[in-house]
Amino acid sequence: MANKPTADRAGTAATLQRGKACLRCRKRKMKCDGVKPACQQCVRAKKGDGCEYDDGKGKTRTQLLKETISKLEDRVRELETPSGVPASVMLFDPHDFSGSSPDSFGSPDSTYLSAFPTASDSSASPSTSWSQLQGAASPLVGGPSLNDMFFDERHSPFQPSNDASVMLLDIFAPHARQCGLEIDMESLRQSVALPITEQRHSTFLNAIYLWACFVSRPEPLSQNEDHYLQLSLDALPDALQTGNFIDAIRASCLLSMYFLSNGRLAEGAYHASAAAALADQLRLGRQSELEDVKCMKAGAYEAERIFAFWQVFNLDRCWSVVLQKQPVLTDGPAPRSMITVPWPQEIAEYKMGHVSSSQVPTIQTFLSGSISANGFSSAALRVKASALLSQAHRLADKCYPGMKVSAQFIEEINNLEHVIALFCSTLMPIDQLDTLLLEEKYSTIVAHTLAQTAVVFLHRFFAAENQTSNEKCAQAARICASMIKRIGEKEFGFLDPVIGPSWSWVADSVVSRLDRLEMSWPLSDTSDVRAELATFAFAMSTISLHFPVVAPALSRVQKRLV
Amino acid sequence: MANKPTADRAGTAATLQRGKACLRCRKRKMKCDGVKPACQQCVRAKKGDGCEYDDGKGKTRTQLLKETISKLEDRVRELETPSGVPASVMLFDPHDFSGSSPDSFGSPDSTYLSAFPTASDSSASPSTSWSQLQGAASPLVGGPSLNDMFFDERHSPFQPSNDASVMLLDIFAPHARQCGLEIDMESLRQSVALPITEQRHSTFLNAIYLWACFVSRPEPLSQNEDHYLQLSLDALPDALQTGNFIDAIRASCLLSMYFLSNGRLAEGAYHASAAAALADQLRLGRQSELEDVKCMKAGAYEAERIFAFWQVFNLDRCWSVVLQKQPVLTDGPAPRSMITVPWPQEIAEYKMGHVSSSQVPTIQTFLSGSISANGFSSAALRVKASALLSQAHRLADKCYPGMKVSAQFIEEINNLEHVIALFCSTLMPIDQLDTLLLEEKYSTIVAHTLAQTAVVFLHRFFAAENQTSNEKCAQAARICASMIKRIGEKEFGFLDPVIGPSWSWVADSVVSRLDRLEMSWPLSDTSDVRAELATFAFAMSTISLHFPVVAPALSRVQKRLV
DNA sequence: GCGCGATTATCGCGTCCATT
DNA sequence: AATGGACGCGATAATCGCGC
Ligand SMILES: [Zn+2]
Ligand SMILES: [Zn+2]
Ligand SMILES: [Zn+2]
Ligand SMILES: [Zn+2]
Repeated sequence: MANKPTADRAGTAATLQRGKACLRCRKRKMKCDGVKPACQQCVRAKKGDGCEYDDGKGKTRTQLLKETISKLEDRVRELETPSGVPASVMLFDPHDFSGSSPDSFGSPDSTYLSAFPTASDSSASPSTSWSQLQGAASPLVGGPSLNDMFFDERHSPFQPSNDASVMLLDIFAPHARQCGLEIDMESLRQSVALPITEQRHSTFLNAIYLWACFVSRPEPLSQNEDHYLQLSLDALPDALQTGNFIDAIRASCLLSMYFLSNGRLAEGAYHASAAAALADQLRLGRQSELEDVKCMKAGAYEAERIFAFWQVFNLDRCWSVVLQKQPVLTDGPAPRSMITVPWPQEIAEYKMGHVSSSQVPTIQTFLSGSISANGFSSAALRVKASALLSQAHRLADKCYPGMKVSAQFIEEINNLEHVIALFCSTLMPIDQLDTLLLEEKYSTIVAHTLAQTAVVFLHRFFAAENQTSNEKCAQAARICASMIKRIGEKEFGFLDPVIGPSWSWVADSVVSRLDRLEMSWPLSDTSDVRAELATFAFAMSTISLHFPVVAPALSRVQKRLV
Repeated sequence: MANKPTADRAGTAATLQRGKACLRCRKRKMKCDGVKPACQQCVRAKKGDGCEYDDGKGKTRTQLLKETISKLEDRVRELETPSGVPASVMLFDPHDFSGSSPDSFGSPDSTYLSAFPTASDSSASPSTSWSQLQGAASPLVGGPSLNDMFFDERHSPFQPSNDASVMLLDIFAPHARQCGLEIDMESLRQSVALPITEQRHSTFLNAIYLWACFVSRPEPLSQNEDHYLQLSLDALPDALQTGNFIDAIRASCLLSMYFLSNGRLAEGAYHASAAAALADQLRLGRQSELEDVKCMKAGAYEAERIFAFWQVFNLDRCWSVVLQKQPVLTDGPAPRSMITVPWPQEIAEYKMGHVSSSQVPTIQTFLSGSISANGFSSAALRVKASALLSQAHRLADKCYPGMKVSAQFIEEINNLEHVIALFCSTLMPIDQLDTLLLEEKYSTIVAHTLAQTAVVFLHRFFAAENQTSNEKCAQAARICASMIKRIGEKEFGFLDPVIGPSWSWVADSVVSRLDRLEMSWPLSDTSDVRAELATFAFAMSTISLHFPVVAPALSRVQKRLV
């Protein structure tokens, strides 16, 4: 114990730790006791108010140097910006609403920014204001001159400054989970202070900045979407070439989600499929070899791999349904090609070095109905919902008019339905949603909705003929509608975009039911069904303001409501 | 005493001083004795001439950082100076090995060019000489000096001039089919004279130029590979955004093939999967709605769609086997998601406005063994070979030690084998290959080889136990080997790159057979099997000069040959 | 051999005693 | 107060050792 270099029981401090002596004592080479705000030496010399310590808070020499480099790079970037349009665009003050969106999108309170709508002010969001940022001048230091060009190569033009980066990250943070990005935001936030070469690859960072702009719509900041989109896309080939595969995958996922959410399906499909192929190629779905994660660094990398894999998985499994194509990520049939990577855990667990592992096929075991001891983090639940949705769609896709329904097929459907029910029972019940943290609330809503959509997929083909199936669809729709009523208007923008298509499928089943009702009993009262449909129309229309991808489906539903 | 850092009396070096280990030892993290000019480790590894030490001048990490800082500060000061002396750029270049030209490659006989090796001079290939080409086609061709690298702004818009474009296209033309690009080269050639807006998208054109450079290895022109690669990749997002989907797909395919052929599997997988997803998204696999193709333009567009689809199909089905992943392109199971696009026809037929069509599932019908009246163009035969390979691999992938072999599974294998035999009977027999046009000869060789590889896939799992399977594998290998003997050395560079991996799989089965032979009858004469293996080794080694992707498999085979 | 996490040894540098 | 220089911390280079 007490490997304090010095402290000898009592107060006899022998030698102060490095970096802890005050500036004056350093200069004078005298013993400093390191007391703040003023050390004894300084007090004795009546220079108490001049006793300063350098801000070496936990930073090592090297780290300090690296930070200096980062700042300088920042400064250079700023200066290099050709009498800067693009860089200054992002310095729009979001509180300046003078000329913004004519179509009133709601009251211009700060909820458009990043904080959760009803979040208590405990948020980690920093108090930096835009004007502060604007004024923040880079501390410039003089120094000896060497004129040698730095052979750094690819410093993309118009990267945001460090401060701006942090701000964009802070805007993005509450939306990270929504777009499938499980990541340790805190360390990411700190990493922007590092020199460029030690940061994440720019394709990844710029994809995040893109999302930061995207979620800030219709604030002026969103004008930079195209800019960051361009930067991220441009840097993608470099990431691939230099072997930054994880960053390439995560960036591709973010880009894909962006395209898909905006209804740019071709581009979205393109990048989603590419990301999945890359994940397959890297065998991210297989449990990694290193059984016990010794050093911190390996642990962090392992967590990255796991998160990246499940990010791809969610994207692939959910959106392949939207795009009506087969999922790309391989999971069997050969044992060696099955997904065996462990369920995602909470970020905090990884930080503590806990990585669960087992060699069973993660997804297939879950889909077979086995109960497992792990896999109940919110990220894992989200993954399970994706798996259920995809599986249900796979079964539903086999149905076509005139098919012969085998007993085995019915069996498969029943099994899956059972797994869905089991899964739902592990989610926080809907009437207790508000006891959750907001972030958890949103992801739970998404998980519930996907699960109910899976039920609809399993039954909609039979609903016309089979009363039980019809009732199951109706029940699922009712559950979804009841959740919608629990979502505040400001909260829609925090949901995973895939919930939009999901609602539209459930709504389609409601439309079918309405059709059948009106066909069978033309005079019956359908107002409750119509009300339910209106609920979906409301949800879809609200979310389509954020994620235009649902717009076509929305107009279909609205048309049906006359 | 004697904590002397280094020499302990005699020559027993304990630990070398910092900064004194040679570069290779540092990278390898092994003991270095620091002897100059070459340390023992390097000498032992026969890398004696590569043993370098970093110049004594301090390179201790922190010093490097500080140096970077002062450079940056310098840069800042320079930028801040309003009037600014233009800051003498790079007074010296520490790496300036003036005049380091690439070692002159082998004899500059024009076979490296593109004309078919034994082509009669009737070929369409122009009589351009290399010197002409160098002057016109390649703005960058002279070995790029380091200064060029420094100044290279990511987008040096060095698009080739019209004449250069035509020449690149001419170089490429004889290789088009090899990389899966069925296209009307003639009209493409003429289109470069059109205004840019009416040309094909630059991502596509540059991908072709990339291949032109690639196939011209090791001529100096190939130094531009990176350049065109960059241009093509950079333009890809634009093609997607502006809706030039066909060009985006075809470019992605070419890029993917380029990466894959060069063993850059991750990048190759990325673009292949992306292309397939896009093709799925555009429903290229479905027969288009326009039943009768009225105007010429629509006809050309239809042909483009069809060719693009089959290009993706070949890429997806063949290389997913190489990459050991599931194919991406959807083909069923639901009837509406099956491939129904007609077989590719000869280009001339499309030009004459003949487009066959029918609504049957193209591939699935073929795989079921039905005989069709169309689908015998060389492009269609190539497609069929891909389908067979993929299907065989799908079945083979279900096999794993300890599996239970169902009768149904055997049935599937037998059926597919029957289809393969049927298919082979529609190909020009091997002993008549030389009666074909060279282009046809090459694609027929590829088709035969893929078909035989499919046979190997179907049987290799059972070959150890089952004499018939063993014999089938042997027979397939014999057929492939006999074809190899009919390929002139100069002709290897014109074969579809996938033939490399294909040979390696067949060779693997030969290795297995050899193992079994030597195991069972240690004294038997295996010289004929070894000779066959040597044939594959020769083929693989020859083609690996063009397509490095086979290199790892090659070294495996060579090792077995001792 | 190779790649690389873990371990060992070196040496740059901050602290502060002692002398001027 | 100024400062040479002993002292020793801890960042980092060298190297070990292990699994392929
Ligand atoms: Zn002090
Ligand atoms: Zn002080
Ligand atoms: Zn050495
Ligand atoms: Zn050496």
